[in-house]
Amino acid sequence: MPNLEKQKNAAGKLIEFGMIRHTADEIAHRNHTDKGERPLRFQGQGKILLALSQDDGLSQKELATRLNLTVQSTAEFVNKLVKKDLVTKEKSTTDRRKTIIRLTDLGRTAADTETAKVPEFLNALTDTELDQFTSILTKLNASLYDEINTADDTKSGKVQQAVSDWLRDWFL
Amino acid sequence: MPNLEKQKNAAGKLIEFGMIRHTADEIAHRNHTDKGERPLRFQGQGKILLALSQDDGLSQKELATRLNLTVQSTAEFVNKLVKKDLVTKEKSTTDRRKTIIRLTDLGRTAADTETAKVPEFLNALTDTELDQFTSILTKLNASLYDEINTADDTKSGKVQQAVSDWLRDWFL
DNA sequence: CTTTTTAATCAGGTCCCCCTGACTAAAATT
DNA sequence: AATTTTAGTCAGGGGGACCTGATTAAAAAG
Repeated sequence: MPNLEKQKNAAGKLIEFGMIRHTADEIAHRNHTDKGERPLRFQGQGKILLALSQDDGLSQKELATRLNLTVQSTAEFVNKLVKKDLVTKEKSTTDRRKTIIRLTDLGRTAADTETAKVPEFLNALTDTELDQFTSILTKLNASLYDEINTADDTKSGKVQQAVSDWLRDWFL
Repeated sequence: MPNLEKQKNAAGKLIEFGMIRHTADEIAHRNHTDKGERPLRFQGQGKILLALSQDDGLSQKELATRLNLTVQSTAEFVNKLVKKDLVTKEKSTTDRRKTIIRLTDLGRTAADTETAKVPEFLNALTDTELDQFTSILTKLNASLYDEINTADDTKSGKVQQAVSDWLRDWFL
């Protein structure tokens, strides 16, 4: 039975965090609008980049299933990424229906920047706090996985599976 | 000099957190697509709702300045919110150029749901962890405010001010 | 009492996420 | 060989976040 007041405080801070982060991002990429260089979130094109950075050389269909998108949407995002030179498309030699999507060096860099890059604001924390933060987030993530699994009783069993498969061992 | 490894772990968890949360949200509102009921983030229409929930009865112009949007964008979002019965528009009696925007009961509920509502996943944490989490987030937020302030050297001095004013005492 | 400033509006545009429907080419099945 | 399934493509659409430009109505200023 956690203290409700404490929960509210944490929730408030979390929301604030989300808002400021969003604003900070906004300003950051407004400053150097050097062409392209978008934030690349967990949607659309960003999703695909992330999936590929974990598992390069997937076919469009595989990407679509994994990311729970229609093949058409997937194609759209992939094409946009191709235009930005972040991924390449090539016909599979074993099955010429398939199109294999691969990250370019640029794409890998972009994906890595999104993931591996340590946000500067983490510098504000001490080692102890980092540990605490990590363990707390681990718990929260587990809880969210649960939430997804239970809320997902109806049809979208694939979603849960895809997400889990995709993320479970992301950071080891 | 914090440990880089620890930072990386934390960063990873944070990213994962973002991703799962996003997916959880997605599933949550896919389930009850009872019409409307969108996530309402810190952008566009959501931004306005949040601003109003903190300071109801602002004029469109005030909203625009506060949120760093053009008046046209603001008008667009407000109109969309009106259609969803989340806010009302009424001409100011003292200055008939102004349009005062007010939250409806529904709008207030929606805004509250976005903010005050304690995310269920926080139940996973103990009191101690909640305290730790809150204090860590406080630090991170402060750091982000800094980042905004410094990165914001050029023109957009208003942005920083708006954000700060808007959020500083959000949760007391 | 004009002129200027201010709050809004309409019109039109760009880019993003994501979906349905219709259709081809290549593989698998019968 | 003929049919069906599978991977993609094109066309078109809906909604969202923003923005610039042009215009109107009302208040403030000269």
